[in-house]
Amino acid sequence: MTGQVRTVDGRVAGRRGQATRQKLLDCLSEMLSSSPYRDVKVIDVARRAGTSPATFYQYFPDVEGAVLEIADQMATEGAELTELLEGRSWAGKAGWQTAQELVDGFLDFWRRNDAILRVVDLGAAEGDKRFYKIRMKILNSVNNSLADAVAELQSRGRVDKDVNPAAIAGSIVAMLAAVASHQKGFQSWGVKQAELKPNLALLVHLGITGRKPTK
Amino acid sequence: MTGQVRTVDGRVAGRRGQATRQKLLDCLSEMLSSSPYRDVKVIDVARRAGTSPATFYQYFPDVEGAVLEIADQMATEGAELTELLEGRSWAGKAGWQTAQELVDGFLDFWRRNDAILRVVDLGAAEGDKRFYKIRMKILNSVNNSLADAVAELQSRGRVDKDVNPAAIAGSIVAMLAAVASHQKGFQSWGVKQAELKPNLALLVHLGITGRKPTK
DNA sequence: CACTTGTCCTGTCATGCCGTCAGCTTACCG
DNA sequence: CGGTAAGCTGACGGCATGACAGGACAAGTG
Repeated sequence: MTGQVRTVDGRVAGRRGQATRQKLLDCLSEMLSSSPYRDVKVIDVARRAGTSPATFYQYFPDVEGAVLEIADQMATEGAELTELLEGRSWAGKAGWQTAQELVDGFLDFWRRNDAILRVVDLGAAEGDKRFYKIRMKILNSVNNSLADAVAELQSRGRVDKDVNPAAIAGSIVAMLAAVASHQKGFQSWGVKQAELKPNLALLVHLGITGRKPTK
Repeated sequence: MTGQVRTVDGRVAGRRGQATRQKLLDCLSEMLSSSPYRDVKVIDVARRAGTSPATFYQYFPDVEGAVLEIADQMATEGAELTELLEGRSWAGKAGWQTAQELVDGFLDFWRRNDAILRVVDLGAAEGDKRFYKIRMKILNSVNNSLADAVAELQSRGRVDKDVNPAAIAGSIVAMLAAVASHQKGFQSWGVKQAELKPNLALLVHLGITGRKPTK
């Protein structure tokens, strides 16, 4: 699928080159975790990677280009989120477990990748199609599964006709993403991590099925 | 409340100075709407305002400082969000209307201020306490009202005991904010503005009361 | 009207990052 | 060992930053 890794000026990257490239990506990742996106400078990334700025520009057009690369790697790993919903049931006790595991997996994924996801979120909100596409790639699997679940319940008359499955699913996914990226924020509202999850799962269950879960 | 407006070097700003200052803020606001936060440069803001970079630095320590100023103004205006919930009922048809009007007002406020809210959201997610505080200022009123509503329903046995009002309210507010800032995103999921609102209102109503609305 | 005072703005400058290029070093291969 | 392509960097013009001193301006005073 992915063609050969190439430098900006068109050369094919060999073992050594790819290693350097990856090191730059790793260092950029670290920098994003420790300092504001706006303040991340090419020179700092290069220094941290023990190389020079010129080398950075050999592999990436700019900081944004490198961020897109990291984000794309993450989005590929994000396929794991699909498994949270594959073949799951939303009925009875199983439904409650599905909701819980979805929340758990989602929050965990977000926490592991929070730095880069922040930037992706910002880029998408600013209207950048490339970031937008990556955000889609991550959320689409979950979103589609949820929309399917709602549509299916709807066809069996368990959910009102005038509900729009895509709108419900999208809103729920947006909620999960937002809560995940402001997890720390809930502490100042006096809500602990452990308390947050079941309440979030409750909201998910309510949203999808329209009913309280049977626990 | 707000003390006298002062320049960075401590002088008190007069009429003319305040006008210039405000013009810089307005221009910065516009720039944030049209180009990525990361790419907003002092020199561009100054040029657009028909003044020089040096003038900018007379009133603000840096771009971030000016953004905080704008955000604070907005947060103050954001007090209007409180009215969306003041004295409203969550019972019966009135409850459905409350939910609808909350969604409507919230999405509208967010759309009017989306550029600056994106930056505030990013700053808060990055852990900057100043941005965090502003985000709180905006969301707190809505959040507290919602939490109160849940707590009240809970005390009357209409909502389960093990629900955490603050967690529910916080999650719903986060959802509203997230959906609002990615409103355009829903279009690529085939969801139109007009369809989005009632579905979002449904989720809000379900979350607060635990029941479907009576329409 | 000239003078004074305090506010307001800008020209200028040192500093530091950006992004590019030519050219040097390193690795691989016949 | 020599050729070739990959890999890296020093150095440079260009631009934004942020600080300062001094000029422009409005308003009040004698």
